[in-house]
Amino acid sequence: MASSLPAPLPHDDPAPPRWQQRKAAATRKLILDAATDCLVEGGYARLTTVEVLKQANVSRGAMHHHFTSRADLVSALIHHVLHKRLERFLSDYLSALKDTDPAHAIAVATDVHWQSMKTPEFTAFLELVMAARTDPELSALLVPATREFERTWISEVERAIPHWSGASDQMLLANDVAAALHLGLLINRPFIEDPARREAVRDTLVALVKDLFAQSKG
Amino acid sequence: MASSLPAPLPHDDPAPPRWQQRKAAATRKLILDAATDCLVEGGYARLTTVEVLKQANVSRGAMHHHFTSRADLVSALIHHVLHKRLERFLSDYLSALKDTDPAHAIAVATDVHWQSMKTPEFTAFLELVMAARTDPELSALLVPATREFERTWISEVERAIPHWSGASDQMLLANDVAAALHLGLLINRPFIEDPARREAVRDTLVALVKDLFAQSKG
DNA sequence: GATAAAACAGGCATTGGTGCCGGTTTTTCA
DNA sequence: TGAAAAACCGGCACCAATGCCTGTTTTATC
Repeated sequence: MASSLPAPLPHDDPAPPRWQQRKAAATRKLILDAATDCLVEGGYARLTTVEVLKQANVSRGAMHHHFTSRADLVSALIHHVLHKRLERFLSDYLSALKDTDPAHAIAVATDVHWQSMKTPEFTAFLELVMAARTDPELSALLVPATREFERTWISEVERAIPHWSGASDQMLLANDVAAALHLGLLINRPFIEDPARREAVRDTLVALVKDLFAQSKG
Repeated sequence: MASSLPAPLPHDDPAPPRWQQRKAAATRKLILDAATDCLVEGGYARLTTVEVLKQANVSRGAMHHHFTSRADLVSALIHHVLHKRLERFLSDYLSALKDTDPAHAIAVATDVHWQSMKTPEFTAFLELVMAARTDPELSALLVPATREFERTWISEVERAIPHWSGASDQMLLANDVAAALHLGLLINRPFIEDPARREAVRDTLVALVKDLFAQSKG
């Protein structure tokens, strides 16, 4: 059967220097994306090696070749998920801010932040976070990686919104409040039947962040 | 070996009408408390029948007698955890409000709310909530039970703080915001190294709730 | 074109969780 | 007092997940 990925082409391609490495990287990414899907669909409990290799359509041997143990897979998955999360958020964030009236910038940015918590990456990340509470080894990997992610996050947001310059305390506070409130709202969602109640919470947050911004300028 | 719980005493106790029922209820509670501990210490993944019966020091047969299947145990555990959560919160809430200057009532109430999220009951509840996301059968039990819990919660808080009377929308919003923000803060805790940052978030919430309260009166 | 190494294929033993069963002790009630 | 029922005991069979292992194919290197 023909591989759907890079074809060998031994006679036509003059200089594909490292074909094995590219193939291996592709398989690796395939497995990690499949693992992310497993996390989203079945939670950390159903993140099993068998389930992942079924989802990725690879053999047991391929799995074992790239990730010797389950812990190995999870370790790589942490960085994979955080990388995708940062990449997608910054992309959405910057493109949303690009063509937006500065007067509505805060409302738009807050909404993008909320939307970013409904992505597969974040769902997978949250599963890892919850599992890490009772798994010291996972925690030892996840906590430093996430802190590094947060630092990059903050510095990128600072670059994106120069208006906050000189008031990084206020901006950090606004970020922390938004992150906590959105996360809690996401989890409590099934228990708040009325959508108006959820919107009221988000509106309150926008007003609060606007207030913090005004304080930082006055 | 002597039972550490209710002793038979066939000749001395004139009227213990249903001794079996009391014994059964005690064993049941013992198992459910042990299950709560398992959730706290090992998360939903390690909530296994074997682990629970070890923790409770009961036999396999006793376990099977009271809870035929694991699903049976989880179903009872939901109500057990919600009951304990409501009981403890109301107790702490009312006793804290009793001897408090009304001017600081909101700050105190908010703090009690935050403290209530660090209890074993809430930790266990959160594990159930996260597991329910990818477990439809668990979700079908947990969601209605939690909504009922929320209704009781709200009505009890309304009774406890008559000042909000006539502004139940504002009170509900304040409650929703506090619940979401505290929950998110609890989960994000390991990633916020500086305690001052966490306190700043909580101070912001207190100021916000005070503001909502002022709005409801002006 | 021969050799080494990377990438992959598939199976097997162990472990741990679940469900269920036949037997035993204790309590209740006629 | 004696029989029925409730409460409890401990083990076994099944299944799913993990880790490891021995082959096989494909690519790189000399």
